[in-house]
Amino acid sequence: MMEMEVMHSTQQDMDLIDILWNQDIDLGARREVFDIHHRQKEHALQKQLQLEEEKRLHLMREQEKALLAELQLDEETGEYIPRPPPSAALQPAVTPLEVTQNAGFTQETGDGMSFDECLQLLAETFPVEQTQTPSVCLETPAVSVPASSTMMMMSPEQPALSPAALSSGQPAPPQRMSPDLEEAWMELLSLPELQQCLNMQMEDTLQTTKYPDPASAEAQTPSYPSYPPVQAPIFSQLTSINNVETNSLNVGPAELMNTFDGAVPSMPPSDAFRQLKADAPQLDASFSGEGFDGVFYPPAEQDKCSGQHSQGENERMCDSPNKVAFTHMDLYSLSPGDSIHSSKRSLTADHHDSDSGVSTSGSPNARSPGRSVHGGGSLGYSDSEMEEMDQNPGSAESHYSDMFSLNFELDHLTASEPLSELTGQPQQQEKKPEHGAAGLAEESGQDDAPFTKDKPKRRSNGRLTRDEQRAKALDIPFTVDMIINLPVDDFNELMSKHQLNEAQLALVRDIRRRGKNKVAAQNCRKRKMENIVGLEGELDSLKDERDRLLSEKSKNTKSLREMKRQLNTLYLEVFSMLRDEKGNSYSSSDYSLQQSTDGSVFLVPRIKKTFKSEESHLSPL
DNA sequence: TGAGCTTGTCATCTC
DNA sequence: CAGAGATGACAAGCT
Repeated sequence: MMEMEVMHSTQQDMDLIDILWNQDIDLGARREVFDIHHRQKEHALQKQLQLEEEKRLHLMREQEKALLAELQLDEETGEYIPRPPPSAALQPAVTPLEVTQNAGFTQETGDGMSFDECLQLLAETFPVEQTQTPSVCLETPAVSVPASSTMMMMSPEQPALSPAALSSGQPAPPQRMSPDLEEAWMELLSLPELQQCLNMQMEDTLQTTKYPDPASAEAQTPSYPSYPPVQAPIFSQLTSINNVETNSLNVGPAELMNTFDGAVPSMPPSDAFRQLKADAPQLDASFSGEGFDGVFYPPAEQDKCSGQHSQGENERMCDSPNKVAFTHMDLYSLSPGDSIHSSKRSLTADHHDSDSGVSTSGSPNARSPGRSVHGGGSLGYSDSEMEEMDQNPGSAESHYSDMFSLNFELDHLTASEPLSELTGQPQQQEKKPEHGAAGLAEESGQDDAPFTKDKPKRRSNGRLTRDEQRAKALDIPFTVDMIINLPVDDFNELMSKHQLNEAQLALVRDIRRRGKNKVAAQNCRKRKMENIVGLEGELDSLKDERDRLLSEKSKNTKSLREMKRQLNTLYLEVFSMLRDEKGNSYSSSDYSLQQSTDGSVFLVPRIKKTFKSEESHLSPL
């Protein structure tokens, strides 16, 4: 009903405007200004445009989502990397490097033949080899497994890679070829087109995978040395590799590792190392040679590895330096500096004691395990004593901790393994690597501390924390990490299995409490920062919204003002055209135009102000 | 040398 | 009620 009325009055409005407009069509006022249908049309058009725009945005968002779905956020680097295939558990993940590499494969080689063309040529030239070595080079690289994946999937018994495999990622041809085959193989390799093609492919591969960014490469493969770039012409490499029947692989591990660098990071460093060794046992010499030892292990570790243990022990103990079996005292020797700078350390320890002025029996020996555990002579340290211990905590280690920061963190991560053996604890920690790792990440590195602002870690990892020093001083037979990160049940079990004196128990509980609280504080701060960031974002969006509304308001005000002005102009013009019977114009001060509810327009005499005011005084509305 | 930032620790509260 | 986590406050160390 109301709508009907509105419609009706609107129609009458328009009629009135039509009349007025027709009366003075050349006044300059455009009819569109009053035409509600026209405005409705405009509105509809605008709406349609908006809809289209929204559709377009939605489509773009969908596409972006689809793209992101194929990518995975690397939480460490913040980069998006291609999501590994569902069978990633069996196959090494495809790294971005490999993606680049594969992308390179599918590219045309530019000034020469494409790789596909090479393959085509091969297929035409050597139809026999096609059947015997079907996988050498005749599949298109587009469907090939990435070179590195192939490498990693190879069993140790598999022969070294053929040149074609090196370049294309295909499995190697049979290692023992028949003379005919070998000849054909050599001929094949000597084909200039193939050389060119392989060289280009190899260069592509090397360019994309050989010289990774040192920082990123190091981050991904902490233990890997950086090899000098391979400068030899690819083809000479290939031909040397081709002498596989002599079983002397001339290509060094450097080339192999560099060539397949892209895949290595996807495998745990030690695994990759073992895999390499298994794949090419003859490479051991290279790996254990000078060039590597200096890079993999500190001299002290080298000595341990090379001098004191049999090969098997070397495998077990030196394969990853962090797995060196240790006693509880060795737990604190995880910092490599300990073995080398022990004299320095003792000096600093002396310094502590002499500085402290507190009687802790004068020498570091006073804190010897025997005494503190059984004698109970060091029952608890006062805070000041603890502070004394804190004052110069292993500055000599910082150099080594810088050098071995990455390995040292790994040391920490695995430190509990041998210890659990030591304590007879079932290997529960192995089942909970995430727990320990997560705790440690937070504990040691503050890796994801939200407000570090890319500053380097100020406390170097090699430096013993206060609690570590205290634990060492009281000869606590567990690592601080264990104390902090073990689940409560395991922790209690561990405590019950060891006869700890009161001071040790108190310290262990304190360490656990402090450690937990430290992590909690870090989480709390992280949350706080995230909240702040979130609120800032919200604030920004609210400000945007406010700005938008303000600008809309001002636009509307402006538009309204303009409409009023036009209406006023129109009104005056219409009014000025009205004439009485005598042809005189009406005075706008005496009359006004008014519209009744039924749409009729009347010329109404104005009520005099005095009268009006009286009236309003008499009967206020 | 002081300001500002980060981090560890303690006390207290809540679950 | 004990224990774990959350959080404010403070202090120390670092830039």
